[in-house]
Amino acid sequence: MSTGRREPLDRRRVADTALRLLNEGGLDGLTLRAIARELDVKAPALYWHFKDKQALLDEMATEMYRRMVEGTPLDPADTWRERLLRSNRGLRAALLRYRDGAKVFSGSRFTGIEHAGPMEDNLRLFTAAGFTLPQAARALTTAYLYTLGFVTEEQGVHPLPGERREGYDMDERARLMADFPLSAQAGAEIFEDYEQHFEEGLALVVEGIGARYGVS
Amino acid sequence: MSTGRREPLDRRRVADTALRLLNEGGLDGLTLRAIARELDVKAPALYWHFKDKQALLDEMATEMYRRMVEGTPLDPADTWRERLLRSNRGLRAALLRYRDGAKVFSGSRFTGIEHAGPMEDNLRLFTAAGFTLPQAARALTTAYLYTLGFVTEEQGVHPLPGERREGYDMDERARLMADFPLSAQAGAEIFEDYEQHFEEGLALVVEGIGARYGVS
DNA sequence: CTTGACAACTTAACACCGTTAAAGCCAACC
DNA sequence: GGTTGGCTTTAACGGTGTTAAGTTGTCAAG
Repeated sequence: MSTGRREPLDRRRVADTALRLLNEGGLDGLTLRAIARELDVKAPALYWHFKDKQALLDEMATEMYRRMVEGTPLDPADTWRERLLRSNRGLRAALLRYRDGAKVFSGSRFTGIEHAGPMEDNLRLFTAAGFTLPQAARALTTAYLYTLGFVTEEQGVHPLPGERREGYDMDERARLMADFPLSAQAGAEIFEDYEQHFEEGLALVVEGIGARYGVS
Repeated sequence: MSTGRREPLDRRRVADTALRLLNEGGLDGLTLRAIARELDVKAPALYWHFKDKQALLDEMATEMYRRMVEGTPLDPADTWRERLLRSNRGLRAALLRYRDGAKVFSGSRFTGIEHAGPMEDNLRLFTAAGFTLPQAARALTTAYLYTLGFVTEEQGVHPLPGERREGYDMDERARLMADFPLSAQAGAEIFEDYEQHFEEGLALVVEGIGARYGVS
């Protein structure tokens, strides 16, 4: 028997446990009952801290964001290109830490305004580099949306780094695509080597920003 | 009383009905029982045509793709830029036709290989324009992922064109962001005018492709 | 005309889900 | 010592995806 009573829960601890569980069963397997069991509590107890499951998912997304910020130190001396590369690599890495990370992240909203700090920082850096505010917003948002889209697809194939979801057999795909030689050949170009392809796509976006907005 | 018996179902008709229902209750409200009721059938009947709900969602995504192709005529005389603009505008329009369209689409896989035709066509056009095959694949994929990310976020705010989800009050946001003037001002730049901002982001990607791959 | 096979569907049930209402416990304060 | 209020449990509800077994209608073979 444990000598002392359990500490009362709080939103952060619930979200932390939920994120750990997310890596085991994915978003589908993430039930309130499972989370509660892990916290040594019954499911309805969670409703004291969250108004519904979506609110918990929101807190999870916020926690993911916090960990991203923590794991992605930003150099104030960055050029805008370096900043864009660094922060989007950091975002991707943060999402890849959790099964269905991109889905959870893009399906939720932050609970506070902690994200305003880094955003302000980025906008300041970009406007100081010569972008107008609308240009800065567009540049940052476009890269952000590209990364989100990329990781969403990536996690459809690789639920967790190293794991590969079934049904993406390249040989069978090539056979089906016999009449479409370019597509068949491009398969490797699409379903392999995500690391490098992410970089290449991100480079395209960065290049476009520099070219279209005339900022070097 | 109807004189004749109902036609037997088939996968297309089920998917069609499901897509119609999607616009009423969204992805959360889309239940097998509701779909079955609409088809004048009981829920387990659907399992004759689909092995599980995900297979039905896959068919829905495939049907969305078919309608996109149908609604987005491609001119063989397109330059690669025109093709990229046209097909991504078409993709966005196709996704916006359905509540949670982007989520359904990016969470599913096509059931056949009908998508290989248009893909082959695009790759041919791009390689003919001077891109290597890897470059062509990267260019098309990057724009595709940007669009997917964009619409996913867009539909978080606008479930259907014209409708606006609650909790995105711009005034309150501005108040909370009082200490972050650039972010506050950028709010309008992020949560309004999706049409124009999609175009601008897409233009950035197109520009980047032209610049980085040296194809005009 | 009967028989049998097969496709398409129904009935009934299962385990599990998110969520709510009410009651219970326990520390802290008057 | 009694009361309040924060946090949790117990019990239950309606709804979900899914499965197994049984029913119906159609159509071809004998």
